[in-house]
Amino acid sequence: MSITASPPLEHAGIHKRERRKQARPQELLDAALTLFVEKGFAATKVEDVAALAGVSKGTLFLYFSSKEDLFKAVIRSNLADHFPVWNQEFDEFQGTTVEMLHYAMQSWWERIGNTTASGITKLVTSEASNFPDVVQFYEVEVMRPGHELFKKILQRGIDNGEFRAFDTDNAVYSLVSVIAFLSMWKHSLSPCCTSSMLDPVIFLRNHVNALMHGWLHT
Amino acid sequence: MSITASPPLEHAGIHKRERRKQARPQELLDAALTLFVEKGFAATKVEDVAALAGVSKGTLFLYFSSKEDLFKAVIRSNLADHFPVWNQEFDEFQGTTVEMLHYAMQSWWERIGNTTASGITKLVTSEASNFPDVVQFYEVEVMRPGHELFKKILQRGIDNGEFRAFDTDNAVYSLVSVIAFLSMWKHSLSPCCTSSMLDPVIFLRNHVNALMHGWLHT
Amino acid sequence: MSITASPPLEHAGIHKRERRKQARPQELLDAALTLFVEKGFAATKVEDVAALAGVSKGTLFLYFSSKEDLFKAVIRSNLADHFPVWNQEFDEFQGTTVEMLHYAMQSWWERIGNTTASGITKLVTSEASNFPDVVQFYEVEVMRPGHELFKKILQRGIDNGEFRAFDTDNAVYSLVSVIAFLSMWKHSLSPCCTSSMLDPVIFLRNHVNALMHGWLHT
Amino acid sequence: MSITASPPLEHAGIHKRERRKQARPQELLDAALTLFVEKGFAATKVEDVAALAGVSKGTLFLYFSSKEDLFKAVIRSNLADHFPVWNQEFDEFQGTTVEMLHYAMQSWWERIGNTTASGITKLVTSEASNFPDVVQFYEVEVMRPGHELFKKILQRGIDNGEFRAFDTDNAVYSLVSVIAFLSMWKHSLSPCCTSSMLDPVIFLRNHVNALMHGWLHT
DNA sequence: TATGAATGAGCCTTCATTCAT
DNA sequence: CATGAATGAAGGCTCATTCAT
Repeated sequence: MSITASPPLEHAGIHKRERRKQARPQELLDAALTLFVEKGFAATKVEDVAALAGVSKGTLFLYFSSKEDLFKAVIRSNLADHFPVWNQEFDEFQGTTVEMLHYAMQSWWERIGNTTASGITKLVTSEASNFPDVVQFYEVEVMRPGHELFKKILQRGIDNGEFRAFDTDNAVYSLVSVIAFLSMWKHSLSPCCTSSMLDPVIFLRNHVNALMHGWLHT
Repeated sequence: MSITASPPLEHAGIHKRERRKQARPQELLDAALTLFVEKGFAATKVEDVAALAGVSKGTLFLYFSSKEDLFKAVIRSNLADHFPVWNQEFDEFQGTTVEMLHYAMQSWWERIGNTTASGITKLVTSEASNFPDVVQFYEVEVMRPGHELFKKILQRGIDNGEFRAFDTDNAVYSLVSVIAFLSMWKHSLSPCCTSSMLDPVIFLRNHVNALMHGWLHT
Repeated sequence: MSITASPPLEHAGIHKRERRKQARPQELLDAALTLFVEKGFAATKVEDVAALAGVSKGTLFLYFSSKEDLFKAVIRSNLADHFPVWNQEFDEFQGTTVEMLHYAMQSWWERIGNTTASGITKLVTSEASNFPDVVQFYEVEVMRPGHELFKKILQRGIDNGEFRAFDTDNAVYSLVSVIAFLSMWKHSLSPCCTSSMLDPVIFLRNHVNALMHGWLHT
Repeated sequence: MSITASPPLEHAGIHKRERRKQARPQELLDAALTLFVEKGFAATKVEDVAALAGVSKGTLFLYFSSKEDLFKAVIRSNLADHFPVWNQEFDEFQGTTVEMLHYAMQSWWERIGNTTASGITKLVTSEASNFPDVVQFYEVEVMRPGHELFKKILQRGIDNGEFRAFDTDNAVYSLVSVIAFLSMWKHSLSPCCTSSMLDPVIFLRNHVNALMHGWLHT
C-alpha cells in the first residue's frame, strides 16, 4: 500500500505520531500528484501541496529536499510498479491474443487510465523540456517496458497464427497512442468539454476491434 | 502562412518601418508559440518572448495587455484557418474514401503535425485546467470541426459501400488519437528520447491501413 | 578548567547518567563556542550545536531559552576566570618587569590564545553590534581587567626604574592589539591562508622585545 | 571616484535616468558596506541594503546576481585601490624611515582606518570561514601587498643605517596588528564601550615610537 | 528529562508589469 | 511607438522554536 511495504504497526511500540511519520511521504505524494496533474508543476505551490496533505509547508521539506525532488518522486512512485504484474499476467494468460489485447487495454483503463495516475503521462508530456532527466527516466521505466509488453503480445498473435505478419513496432504505437490520448482526454480536455462525449471503455473496445480486423488473416 | 514567411509588401506604399510595425504582433505571437510549446506557459518569461521577437519587454505590453492575454491570442491566432480549405478539398475529392483518409492524415502531418502549429495541441492540453475558456475555443474551433470532418469522411465510405456500417463517432477518435499523439510526440518526447525512433509518415499509413481493414467489408 | 576536561566524579555517589545530566549545559556551551567561532552566530544552526553536543535539538531548549540566550551564556561562561590567577601571579612575581611581560604574553598564548577560548574575542568582535550588552560584559569582565593588569605591569617597570616614564594607557594597547590580532589570526585568517606563515610564540617575543628595546641603533 | 571611471555626463545625451543607472552600483555597494560592517553579512537583509541605497529590492538584483555576489563586490571595490598610490608614495618619499613609518600609519588612519572601508577588515575576519574564496582574494590583494609594503619600508631603514638588522617579517606584524586592532576597535568595540577612551592618532604615534625607540632607559 | 516531528515567520530571489524618457 | 530601469507581489526554502510522546 505504501512505498516501503511496512510491517503491521498496530502493536504497542508504535505511537500515533510515528504512524503519521510513516504515512506522510505517501500522503504528500498523493497530494502532489493531484495538484501537479490538475494545475501543472510550475503553477502548483508547495504550500498548496502541503495543505492538501494536511501538513505545513515546512513539513514537506522534511521529506523532499526540493519541489523538483518531489516532482521526481511523484513520477517514480506512480510508475513502473505495474509492469512486473502485467508481465506476469502476460506469461500466464490462457486465452487468444485477441482476448489478451482487449484485456490489456481494459485493465489499463481500470487500473491506471481512469485514475489520477494517468495524469503522470500528461504531466511528463507538459513539463518534458524543463526536466529532461525526468523524461529519460520515464522513457526507460515506462515507455520502453510498455512498448515491449505490447510488442510481445502482438508477436504472440503472429506466432500462434492469429495474426498475419506485420510491422509490430509501428503497430504498438497504434495502441499506445490511444493510451496517451485517453490520458490527455481525462485530465485535460474532458473536464472542460461539456459536449464531446466519449466512453473510454467502448472506445477502447472498438479501437482494438478495428485494428485487429486489420491484423487478422482475411 | 508559416511563422517567419511574410508575403512581399514592397509594391504598396508601405515603408519598411511601418511594415515592421504591422508585423510586430505576429512576430510576438510566433515567438510566444515557440516558447510556450517548448517550455510551457509558466516557465516562459515574457522577456524571452520579446527577445525572440526582437523587441523589448515593454513593447510586448503595447500589443498584449498581459501574459495571459498573449497566451490566449497565441491559441486564437493559430486555430481554425485550415478547415474551410479541408472541407472544400473533401467536397471536391474524387478518389476512394480509403485514398481520402490516407490523404487527410498525410496532409495533416505535412501542413500541421510537422509544424510548430501542432504545438498548439500540446499547449492547450498542457495548460488546459488553468485556462478553461481556452479549451472552449479549442473545442469549438478545432476539435468539433475536426471531428465532423473525419465523420463525414467515414460516413462517405459507408454511404458509397466501401465500409460496412459502424460506430463512426468512436471511430473518429481512433484517428484523432494518433493526431494528438503525434503532436505530443513531436513537441515533448521526441526531443528528449534519443532512442525510440518513430517515423510519423509510415506510422500514419500503417495505422490507417490497419483501421480500414477492420472497417472494410470482409 | 579547560573546555573538555572534567574532574573525576566517580568517588561521589553520582551515577553516570546524572553526571551526564549535569554536564549537559557545559557540553552545549562548548559546542556552541566552537561553532559560533567557526561560522559566526547567524550561520550556526542550533541543530548543529545540539548534534555536536550529542543531544537533540529539543534538549538544547531545555537549558537555554533561545539561540540568543545560548550566545550570551557562551560568552559569559568563558570569561573572567583567569584574572584572579593572573593578578596573584603578578603580585608574587620575582623577576624583572621585562621578564614579567614576556611571561604574561607567553602564558596568554599558552592558556588562552592557542585555545578555543580566544575565539571569544573573535566572536564578540564579530557580533558586537548585534549584541551590545554582550560587549558590555566583555568590556567589564575582560577588557578592563586586562587593561589594568598590563598597566600595573608597566607601572611596576617604571616604578622600579627599568622603564622610563611614558604614557602607559596607550602603551597597553600596543600589547593588547597583538592579543586581539592573534585571536583573529588563529580563528579567521590562518585556517584560510595557506601562505603567510606566522609563529605566534616568536612573534610575541619579538614584539615585546621591540617595544622595550626599539629598532633604532642605540 | 566610481568603479568604472566614468566620462563626464553633463552633456546633452545623458538623461537623468541613465545617470542614475551608472551611479546605482556604487550606491548599492556603499549601502551594503555600511550595513554589512554594522550588522554582519547574514544579519543584513538585501531589502535593507536596497532601501538604504534608495531603490527597491528588485533593483539590487539588476546589478548583483545574489547577496553573496554583492558581498564579494563590496570587498573587491573597497580594497587594493590604495596600494598603487602608496607604493608610489614610498618610492618618492624623501625623509627618514622613521618619518616614513609615522606617515604610513597616519595616512592609513586618515584614508582607511577612520572610514567605513576599514570595516572590510572586520567583515572579512567575521565571515572568513563562510567565504574561503573571499579570504583568498583578501590575502592576495590586501594582506600580501600590505605586508610587502611595510617590509620594504623597514628594509629601507636597515639599508640606510637608521635601524639595526632585525627580523622584518615578524616586525611587520607588529605594525599590521595595530591596523587590524584599530579596525576592530572602530567598528566593534568603540561603538559599545562608553568608557575606554582611545585616541587612534596618538596611539599610532606612540606605538610606532615605542617600536622604534623602546621603553627601556637607554 | 529527552526526543524529533511539526510549525510558520522570514528571507532571498524571480518576473510580470509599469512608466519616465 | 519603443525602450529598459524600476517595482513589488509572490513563491521556494530555511531554521528557530514548540510540544506530543
